[in-house]
Amino acid sequence: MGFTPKEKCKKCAMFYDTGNFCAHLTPEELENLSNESRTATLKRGESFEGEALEHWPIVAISSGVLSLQHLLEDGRKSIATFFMRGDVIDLRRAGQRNRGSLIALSKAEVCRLSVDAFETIADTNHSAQHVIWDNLREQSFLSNDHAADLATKQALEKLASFLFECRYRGSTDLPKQVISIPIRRCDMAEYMGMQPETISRGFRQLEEMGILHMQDLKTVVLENEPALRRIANGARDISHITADPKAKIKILSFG
Amino acid sequence: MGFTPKEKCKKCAMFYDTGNFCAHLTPEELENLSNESRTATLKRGESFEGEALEHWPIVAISSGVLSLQHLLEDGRKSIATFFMRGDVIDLRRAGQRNRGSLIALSKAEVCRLSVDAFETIADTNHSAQHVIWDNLREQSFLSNDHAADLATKQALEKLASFLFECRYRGSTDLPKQVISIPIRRCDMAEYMGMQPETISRGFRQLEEMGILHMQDLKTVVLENEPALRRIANGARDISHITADPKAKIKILSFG
DNA sequence: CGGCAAGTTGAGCCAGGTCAACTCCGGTGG
DNA sequence: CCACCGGAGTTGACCTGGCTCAACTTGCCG
Repeated sequence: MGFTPKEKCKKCAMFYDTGNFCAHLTPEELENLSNESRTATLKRGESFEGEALEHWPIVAISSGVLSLQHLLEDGRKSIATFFMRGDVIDLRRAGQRNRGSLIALSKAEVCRLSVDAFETIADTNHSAQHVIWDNLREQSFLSNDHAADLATKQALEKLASFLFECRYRGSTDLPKQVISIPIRRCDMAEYMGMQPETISRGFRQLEEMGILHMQDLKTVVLENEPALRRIANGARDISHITADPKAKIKILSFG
Repeated sequence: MGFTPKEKCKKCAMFYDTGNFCAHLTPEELENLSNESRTATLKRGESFEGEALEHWPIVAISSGVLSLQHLLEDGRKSIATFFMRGDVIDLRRAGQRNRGSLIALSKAEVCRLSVDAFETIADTNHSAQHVIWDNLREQSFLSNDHAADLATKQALEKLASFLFECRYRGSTDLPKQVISIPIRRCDMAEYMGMQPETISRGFRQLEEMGILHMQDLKTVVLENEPALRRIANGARDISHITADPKAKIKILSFG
């Protein structure tokens, strides 16, 4: 924290990614916000909870993945939603009704924003206000989509939807048929209300269908995107996709 | 629509309920917003979709229940979230990625707000801005809670959570142990990702356990709220609540 | 390169989905 | 006022997708 605001902020995606909140601030606003705020680096598993969260309820993500987790009495856990670079998490008033805790799913760099400075900006800087507003609305849409997925879809369909969500939210500098999965299998399971075993079986099935290929645990290469889309959309008659004979020869794909 | 703005608005919960958006406007703001906006009365099943929604993406609810529904290719339907009196639904940019359609679940009175007038107010009236901001954040929390419920909970637990959600969101002028269910069984099913049959069985089970009593299809009388709470929170060892005494010996599980 | 957590695979089982028959209730018309 | 109708809700019997448990393999980090 020995940096001047400028240094500390210039390294942060919230500032240098056009379209993110801090990029829309005037130098004075940025300086003020920066002085009043606290950066932090989280390791997987570290969390903001309780009092710390009440005092710093607004968190901007520069890199990594954070999750909002709910815990049941008997230990069942679920990831209600996750946040990535550029998201501004605003949990003001969330404490009142046990809205879960904020837990890092990977190494993450965040900035805990000063509520006062943030409010001042929201009241005066219309362009920044719109960025934050759009982000919050987008989060809300994503949560709704996710709820709808959880409510109706079967395992394979949820998996397919999740892959599209990863592509939609992930960085755009990947080839179009490559999807990077930012979280672990067990986190995917908790996010989608499934077991890790089911996730694993699902990926295998999609590979056997020739729809995709796992380069490694975090990297999916799409081989038949329309088919995956149809599965995600809940088309039930996907039997004709199965057992594509040439799917067996796909060991080539490493070449 | 032959009313002056004042008449039209004075009847509306968005205006006369303290804490709602329109109650925070200056007379001029209200007049301008009112003139540019359109009230409507919806019957169950009626919807805002497509172009109508793109042109009027902001809807304030005066009474009744609206839902955001998603449809899968094979006809499966789900209710991602629902909105009630006082909610301001802001679906700007939702059209881009098929975020579902807005469908009334009951007779509903709404006001489609002018985007321009709304924006102007959001930019200048801080108090109104905070109301709307809080409402959106609350919607987001509710969606997250709901997603977490769908992900981990079993049928009975989801049902219990839903009842608490109804009480939390419903009007406060009911006796504390009475919960009014604002939607139908089949809508509950679509909201919670279950079948109507399962909902029905769940209610029966809760009645048999002596936890609640259905006065009629829309009215629940709580008889053992702590037990319902425990179920909603996912306590698995609820067998001791059951009527039949032989269930008591389950304490074994603690070793 | 050893140790451990993460992920995968297989076998069996159960909560809740599915299907079909039935009841209940509100509205409508004679 | 009642008989009728259709949709909503309920009940029962059966079936299956995905959970569970346990054994195994893989991959990561020091």
